[in-house]
Amino acid sequence: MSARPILPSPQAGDLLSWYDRHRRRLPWRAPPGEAADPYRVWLSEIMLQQTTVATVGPYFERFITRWPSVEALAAAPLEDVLAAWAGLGYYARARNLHACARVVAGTHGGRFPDTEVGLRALPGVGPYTAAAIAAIAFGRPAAAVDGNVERVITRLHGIDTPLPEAKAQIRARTLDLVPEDRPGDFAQALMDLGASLCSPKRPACALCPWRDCCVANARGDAETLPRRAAKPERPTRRGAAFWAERGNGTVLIHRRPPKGLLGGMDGLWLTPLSADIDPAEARAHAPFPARWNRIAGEVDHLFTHFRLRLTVFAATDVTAFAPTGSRWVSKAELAEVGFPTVMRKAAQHALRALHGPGAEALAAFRRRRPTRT
DNA sequence: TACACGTGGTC
DNA sequence: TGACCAAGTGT
Repeated sequence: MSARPILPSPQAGDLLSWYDRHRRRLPWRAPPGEAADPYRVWLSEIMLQQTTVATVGPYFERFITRWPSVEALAAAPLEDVLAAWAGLGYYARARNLHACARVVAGTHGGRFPDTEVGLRALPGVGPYTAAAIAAIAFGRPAAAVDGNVERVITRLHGIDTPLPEAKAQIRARTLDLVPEDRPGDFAQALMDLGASLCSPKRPACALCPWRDCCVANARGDAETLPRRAAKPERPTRRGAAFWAERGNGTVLIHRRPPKGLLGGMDGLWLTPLSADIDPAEARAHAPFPARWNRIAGEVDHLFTHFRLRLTVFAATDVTAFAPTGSRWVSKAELAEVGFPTVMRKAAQHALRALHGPGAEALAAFRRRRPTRT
């Protein structure tokens, strides 16, 4: 062990002063000094789980415009909420969001619980989100530890223990720092610091309000923290998707079962997904007998835990009835149907093959790009 | 504890 | 192209 210089202790006030000068202006944040709206804080926190600020922005605006209150959201049909969520990913969040809105509107009189423990009991609200809402919306001195905070705190204290083992230590160290006043600003300041200066790669330590008390900065190894356990490799699964059109131009849409992968979402009819599937044999899993033509090429999509390679089959002038859970939808209505991204890719693949790159229906599957901030 | 669960941007 | 990672939760 080499001797290290003794560093001063980090002070919340130094971070808060930095935050007062550099805070990000985000649609869900209250102006300085004003009280935050718990509904907006909650909605944004759920959307921001594992999702970037730039991606969330347009979704947040659409949700707030369409459902301005938790009561309005609770009154909406689940399928409308899922369709509005389409493209954001982790669809269990949308199902839990809806369930949570119904609990808050139904049994809490439309008011969110104002403590960490109370919030933690809501569907879709885990330890991070409960702490974030408690601090930001209700001024509770809670430690909201997300990926940003894990990075800031492991660097600040030079924690070499890999994640997730280090989580308890990080949480304790964070709680030590939370100030009695402005705990909500402190939580957001920590996240802003992690999102800007204390970035995963090439952190801007020279500009950091905590540069003089940061162990990793003193050592010069900030970029190597936090350490993480090695990730398991991602297997490849295969399957087939079926695109069917009737003579009147309607297409077959299938609603997936309520739980599991893409639960409750609309999309193309899929075979079961497995490690290896014979494309010829895939026809046996078609929604109904028809002249299924295999479209050249494959659709490649990366999920968190596996890679999916989809073969797409198409049939036109179909006369079959829609199976249970499926329905025929006009191409005009397709724009209203929310497809997860992998389904969007499969639909585009079929439409381009059948009708060329200028196919009008392709517009329904063009990604709604977030505007860069 | 470990794994299921989406997507897009960046390097 | 691939690896990483982003305001995590539920089981």
